[in-house]
Amino acid sequence: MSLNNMSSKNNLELNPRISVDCVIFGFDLNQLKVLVIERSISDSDKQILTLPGDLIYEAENLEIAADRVLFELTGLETIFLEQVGAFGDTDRLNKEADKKWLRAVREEPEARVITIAYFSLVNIHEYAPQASSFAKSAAWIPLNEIDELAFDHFDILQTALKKLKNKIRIQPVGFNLLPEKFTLSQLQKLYEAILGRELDKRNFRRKMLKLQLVEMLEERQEKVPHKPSQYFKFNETNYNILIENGFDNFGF
Amino acid sequence: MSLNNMSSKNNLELNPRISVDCVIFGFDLNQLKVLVIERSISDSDKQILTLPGDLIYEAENLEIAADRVLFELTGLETIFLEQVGAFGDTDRLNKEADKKWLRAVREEPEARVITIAYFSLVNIHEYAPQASSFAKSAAWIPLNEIDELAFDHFDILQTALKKLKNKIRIQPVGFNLLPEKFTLSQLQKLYEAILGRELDKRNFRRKMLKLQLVEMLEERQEKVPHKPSQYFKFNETNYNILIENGFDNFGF
DNA sequence: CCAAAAGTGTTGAAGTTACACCCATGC
DNA sequence: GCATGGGTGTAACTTCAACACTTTTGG
Repeated sequence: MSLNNMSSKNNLELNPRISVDCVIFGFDLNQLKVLVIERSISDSDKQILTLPGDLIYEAENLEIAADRVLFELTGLETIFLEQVGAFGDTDRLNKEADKKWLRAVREEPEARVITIAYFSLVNIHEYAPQASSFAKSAAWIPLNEIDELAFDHFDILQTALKKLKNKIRIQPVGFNLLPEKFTLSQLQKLYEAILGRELDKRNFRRKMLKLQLVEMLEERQEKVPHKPSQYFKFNETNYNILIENGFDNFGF
Repeated sequence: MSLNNMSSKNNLELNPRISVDCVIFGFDLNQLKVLVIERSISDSDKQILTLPGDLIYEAENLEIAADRVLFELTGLETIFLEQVGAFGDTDRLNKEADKKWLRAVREEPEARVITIAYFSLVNIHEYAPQASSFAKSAAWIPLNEIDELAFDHFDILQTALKKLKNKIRIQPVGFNLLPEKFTLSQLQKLYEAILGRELDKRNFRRKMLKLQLVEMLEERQEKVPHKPSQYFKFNETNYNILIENGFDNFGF
């Protein structure tokens, strides 16, 4: 492919004004985590975490770009992504440490860049992120341990989290976050982690079973030092129906 | 101001890759309408409608740009805008009629442009849109009469409408759409227009009154050929509380 | 036998749906 | 007096929140 070929030029040329950033939530059956990467520049700098993200290519759709960037930076693949929104304040790249980093890696470090953020939910055990490209390392960090990120990424993370909280109220989102078989307690912990508050065990189980979102398996936990829990799996048919229609529990 | 002055240069220079588009919903006490403009080029072309929108300036925040563009194209001012999202498919400007128009008005007509859409709700009687700039005319068109728009604007409209439907379930949005005093039947019609289905009169009134979102005024309708209706106004205090917290009527 | 989490029902309160008739006014 | 939309109550049903004890297993 030649750089002078028009179409491949477009495919190979970065758009210096538009980036994508990904907020990837994972759940380790205990707490919510977020996939972040460490910027790799000189070791002397304080390492600051960022969301996986980068400039898009000229001829690349946004969702495709988000998929690609996520893969390049972390090795994660084929993940459902939902748009969080566009972040375009003129001062979003103005922190001194961020500018320094941009000068080191970008061809147009002073350019105004608008970023489109996406979020996704993944089963933390099926996806082992690994460092690549200019990411020094990619890692799952517990959500509540993050209090600072580069650029406006902390803001993006908060917005994505708000979207997730709203979404869980009306759609069965959480299922992408869990392994194929899981216990109802694990499912409950997930909901509690997302909503940020405790739920009543009996009420939660009743509701989940009534929605027919889960099906009991034959299998039970083994070698646990307490009464072993039933495993469940998702009922895909009902899951898809509910994804489509939402829980629709509103008062009109 | 000189074009060679760096900061004013940035303020005067268009960003050829980013635009904003506005979905402005209005309500005439009967049906939902959308503010659209007619593209003004040669009269021989079939007139196709677009959402108010244009390129942003380099040093302009997105929300500010949306405010500005809306004002320039329609004369509407100081409107609350909420982001719908970014629309960036590479083929979004590829329709032949759209390309022709872009060649006529844009400095870089072939550029790939990503647009950030915003939506708002306005009181149709307080805002009289007027043509200006390169908008031949601005007009309120009933939502259900729109089946085609330029670019990907129809898609943007549908997405904005979906957001509005979701929002009305958990927040008292509709109030921006109504005049200061209104009857409960008018409020109900508004909800029906947004939700796209009929609601029970008694249940609706009960619910609204219980939420304490509205307050009865002394005034009643006059000169109507039926029992005159009470006027109500919004209770701003409770309105703001509900905007903040949402109705929170979900089952967990 | 002890620690740990699993699992299970009921009750009272609140909210939701469905439904039909009289009222006040203009013409 | 008639056409029009305004305004009102109740009963059956569903959903929700709160709450405590027994079971099964590993060690």
